[in-house]
Amino acid sequence: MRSGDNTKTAILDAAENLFAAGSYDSVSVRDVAAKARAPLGLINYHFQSKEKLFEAIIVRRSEELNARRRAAFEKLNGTPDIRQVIEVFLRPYLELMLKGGAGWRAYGRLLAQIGQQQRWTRLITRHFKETQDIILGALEQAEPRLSKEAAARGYVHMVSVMFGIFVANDLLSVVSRRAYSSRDLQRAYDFALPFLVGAFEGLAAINNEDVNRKKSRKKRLEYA
Amino acid sequence: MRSGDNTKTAILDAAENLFAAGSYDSVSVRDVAAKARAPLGLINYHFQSKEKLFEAIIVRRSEELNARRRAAFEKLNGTPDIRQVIEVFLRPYLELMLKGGAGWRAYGRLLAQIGQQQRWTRLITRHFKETQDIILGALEQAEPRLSKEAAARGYVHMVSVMFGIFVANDLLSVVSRRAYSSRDLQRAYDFALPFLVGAFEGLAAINNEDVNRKKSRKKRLEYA
DNA sequence: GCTATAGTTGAACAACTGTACAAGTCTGAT
DNA sequence: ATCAGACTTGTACAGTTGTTCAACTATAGC
Repeated sequence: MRSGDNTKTAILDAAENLFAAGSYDSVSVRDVAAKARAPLGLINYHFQSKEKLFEAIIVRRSEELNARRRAAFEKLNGTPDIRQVIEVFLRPYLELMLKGGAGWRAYGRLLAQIGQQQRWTRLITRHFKETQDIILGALEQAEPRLSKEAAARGYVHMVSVMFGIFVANDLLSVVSRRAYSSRDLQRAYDFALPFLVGAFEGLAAINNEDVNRKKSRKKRLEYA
Repeated sequence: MRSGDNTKTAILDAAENLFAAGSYDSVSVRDVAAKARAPLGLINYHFQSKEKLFEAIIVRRSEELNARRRAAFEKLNGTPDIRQVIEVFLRPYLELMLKGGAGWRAYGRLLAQIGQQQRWTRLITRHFKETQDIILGALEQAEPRLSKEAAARGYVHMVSVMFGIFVANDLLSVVSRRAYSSRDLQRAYDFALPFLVGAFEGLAAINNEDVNRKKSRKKRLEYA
């Protein structure tokens, strides 16, 4: 008989892996039980329901990820620049996936997988609110030309790009006819960084009056 | 009794809506039948299986989206610049969602929803290969400093950003404490454009030697 | 040893899943 | 009027779903 905490962890690990590979609905509680080599009933004993099991997976590692981002942010001295802010956001996630073992890699892919889905938006934002506040604040500090709106929209785009890197679909491999793979996270990071730095510079250079004149916007949308 | 094509369309419309709101596995064939006010058996009569129904949804509208992107690309004369290439990619999608009625809006959200999922990567790329080739070619033409790799990675990031805009999760609304909403697609476009233009400029400015020296890459990843 | 508590096990439940199919209905051509 | 073919309908099937539960085992405190 395994002690309680051990089986609980085994179930979490198994579920983490399966949910990361498929989707919430494509994985059954029985799949999890089988992978964890635990009888079916144990899952609803330790976690009360499938949904709460899923939440427990997110909660388990989010605190450490947040802590690492906080630490990375506090190591900056003086006013940060845009590149540093982006690094604070991306690096801890990347490093955990690279050095944190298979568990963290599965968790990273899971986050990316569900990050775009409406159903889990509340759950995700609840647990990453701290990160969000740090990054948004730092962005506005680093680049005063960024309006609140531009910073918010830029942050959302950055989240999309990050999830796009870490998600398991490997669109890059298809697009490049197998020349490159998203599996090389290190290299993905090296390209994502200048991409995002340039992106925020592009946002900062917006003439806000321009964006707010609705009629000219309509006009620009027509084909010439 | 409805004529065959009418019910077929009704089923497609219903399924399109439901799949866009949930996920493939969270929607049952019976849900689709109920929404389409059609008896259960009809769905497997007109489409052979749930999976083929799903594919039929993608196929139905992808041709027109591709055609519009092709037309937008052919309207460019002379060597395009980066901004124009991005517009060729984003605008037709946006315009169909804005002016194409509720059906196109559901389809747009559906594409965004499944675009990041491993399971449908093959399906999506099969039907959007033409777009991919046009954009990738045009990117390299517009900005000779872009390496093949940088163009491919940039394209993938751009896809992530686009899906992030059109997906229904409305992270922007949460992030901005309801100040802005992703429902205003027009405005989202106005910010996404400079974001992406800047991003590709950032990619173009990469010193390729720098990226390819692996040791220095490792070093840069450590915290200072 | 005894007992309370936590953990474990396998079976059972009702509801739901995708698919198959026989029987029915409609339409247009002959 | 008949008949072929497409379309519709309701039902049935076998398998899966999340959850419950009574019986069982282990463990720690006294």
